[in-house]
Amino acid sequence: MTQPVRTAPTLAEVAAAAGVSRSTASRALNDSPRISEETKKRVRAAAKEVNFVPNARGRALAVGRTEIIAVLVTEPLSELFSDPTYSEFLSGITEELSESSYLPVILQASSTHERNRAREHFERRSFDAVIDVSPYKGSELLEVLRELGVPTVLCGRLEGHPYRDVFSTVYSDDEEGGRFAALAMKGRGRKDIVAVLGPHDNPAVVDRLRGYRAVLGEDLPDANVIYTGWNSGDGYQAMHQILARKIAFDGVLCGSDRIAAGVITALNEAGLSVPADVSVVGFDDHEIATRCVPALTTVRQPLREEGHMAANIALDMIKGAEPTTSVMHMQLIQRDSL
Amino acid sequence: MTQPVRTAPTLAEVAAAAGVSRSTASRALNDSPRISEETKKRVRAAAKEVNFVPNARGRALAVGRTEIIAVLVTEPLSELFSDPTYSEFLSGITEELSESSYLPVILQASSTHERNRAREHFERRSFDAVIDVSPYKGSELLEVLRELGVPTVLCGRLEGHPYRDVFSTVYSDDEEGGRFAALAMKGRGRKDIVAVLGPHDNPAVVDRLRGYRAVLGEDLPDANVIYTGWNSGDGYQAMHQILARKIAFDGVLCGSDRIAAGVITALNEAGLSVPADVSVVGFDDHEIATRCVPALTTVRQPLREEGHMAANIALDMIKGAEPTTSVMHMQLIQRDSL
DNA sequence: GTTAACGGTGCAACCGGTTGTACAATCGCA
DNA sequence: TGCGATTGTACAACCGGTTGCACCGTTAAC
Repeated sequence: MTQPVRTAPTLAEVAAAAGVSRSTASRALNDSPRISEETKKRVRAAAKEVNFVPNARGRALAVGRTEIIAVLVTEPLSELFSDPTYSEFLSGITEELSESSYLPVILQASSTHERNRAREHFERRSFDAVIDVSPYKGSELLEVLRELGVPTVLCGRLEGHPYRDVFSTVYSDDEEGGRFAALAMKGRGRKDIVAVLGPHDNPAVVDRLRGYRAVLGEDLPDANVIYTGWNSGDGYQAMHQILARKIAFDGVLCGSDRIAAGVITALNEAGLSVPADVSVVGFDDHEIATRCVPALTTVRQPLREEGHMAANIALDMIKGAEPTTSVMHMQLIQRDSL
Repeated sequence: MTQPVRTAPTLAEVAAAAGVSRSTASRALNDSPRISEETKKRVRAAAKEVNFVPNARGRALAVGRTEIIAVLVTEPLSELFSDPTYSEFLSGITEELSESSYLPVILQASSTHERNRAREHFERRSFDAVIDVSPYKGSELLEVLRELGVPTVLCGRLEGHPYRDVFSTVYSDDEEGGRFAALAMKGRGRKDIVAVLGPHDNPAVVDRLRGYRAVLGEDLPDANVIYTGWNSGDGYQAMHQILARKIAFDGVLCGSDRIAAGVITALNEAGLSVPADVSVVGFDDHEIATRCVPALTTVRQPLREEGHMAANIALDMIKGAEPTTSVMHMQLIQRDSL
């Protein structure tokens, strides 16, 4: 066990150890072409010797960047992450940023208190950019970010939002995803469809349903749409309720793969075979989709790629790029449940 | 709509506008007793005029603090927040910090990539303190934090961990909570108990089970312990499985209130009355507990207070306080399901 | 042999705040 | 009137890095 080091080594110490000036030490560590190979080697050795890591505070002041990007969450975290696919989105962000020296941190701002603190730190320029995971039109924070000119990426479609010229936007086309799933059902000849969706106030759920409806029309009656949570238990429970109603149906569109997993369990317990009696289509292409029996036909939402995209746009905007909007496309993954 | 401001006003501008020096302006804004009331008024007016907010980078360098506290999450966020009570813990942290000027940010470090980035920013001293929400013994990050001497608070009991003298610890006594729930069952005369718990690898689950066992012994046989998720759907599904087994039982200990809600639904559907036929005890004192019919008897885990405590300890440690360990106590909330 | 070109290094300024200390102005009191 | 005490302000150094520019010593070219 080494002794705890309380005072971090400074650049001056490295420079002294290497017998050069601070500026030379700095340039050597930043691999400037103006420094000779030999000197660089000496400085690097000295830096390693004393375990030198450039202090974020000094560096931030000098270069005008903190190298921290805030991932802003304006709804309760538990709500956001009850849909486990979100962590894939986050992974996408992290993956992309890990190539750079930027660090993403999650900033929860669901209460007024939290929003005020967040606002304050935005004004202080504690973060180089903001990725808003759940933007909604009325957020005062967006207004603040706009005024401050902080590079901002919105993840999610904002109906005709007034920030198009200041903020970037990334979203995947949920309506298209809904159409894909519904078209698959239709192509299979299914006529009496049931939908087991996530929470009814979730924008993605609304858009997907619109997609279903655009294709299926009367084949998906209002009474057959059930809103629930995102988990397999929720799907299981919902399907039990549907079976209790004794209605005729030959296809189930699910709001998530986990819901679909629960649905399949319930169907099997009721003696119904998938896909012989009933077709099931999931959403997300979650890991669980391949483990279902039968393997789940599902719609892949490119969450990870969305994260990559959001991170890249943020980096570009930090470098001064103009705001952009990009739409990610859904993809039907054909497996055996249809 | 005001024009976006791209260049933040600096202290020098405020000073110029108020006709004083930078130092006087700084002291006036920080309410130093050495500045006259009249001057303070003038400087504050000037600051408001140009919309001045002290730049975090400059300030951090001068005062040696970033005023950002990292909430470190070393497991996937979705896993952590599938238990929605965790957001209450986070709220506790935020609430407490909102009195100060500190901002909590969540740092996900579940992948190696993420851990490396986190490590780097710890070394750079990007954060004044770290609150580790899910510490586990082997984490290299803890070792790094120890070496760096970064004030760190661990949330959760770490079996005989070697960091007692460097890190603070806050945890609530899950075993005690288990005993409380089990004692209530016993006091009601229940003899054949079933437990529907959260994931089997969750330390809290393990501790609670130990508490159950300490009180109930043979009244809670191994075969009657079911591990599942935290949600009502999970509880519902688990109870279905138990009912299918046709075993005799008169009490159900649940790992969360949401599980309990699902359990009660399933019991009712099976024609069993709560609490006449079966007693049910939850865990968490989640909002849902009061909405159950009958209202749920449960064990309250002081998560919000735990958050307060963790935040306070972090602030104290930043000021130089020694590490401490504090154990929060569970509380049985008597309602009607027992 | 003088000078231009050039590679390598250091000085000093700068980023935007905070803070120790010196100094000027005002006041009270002898 | 003269002195010290008190108050309010400004100068300058500092936090820990980065970077423009001047300077030095070589070497090559004339």
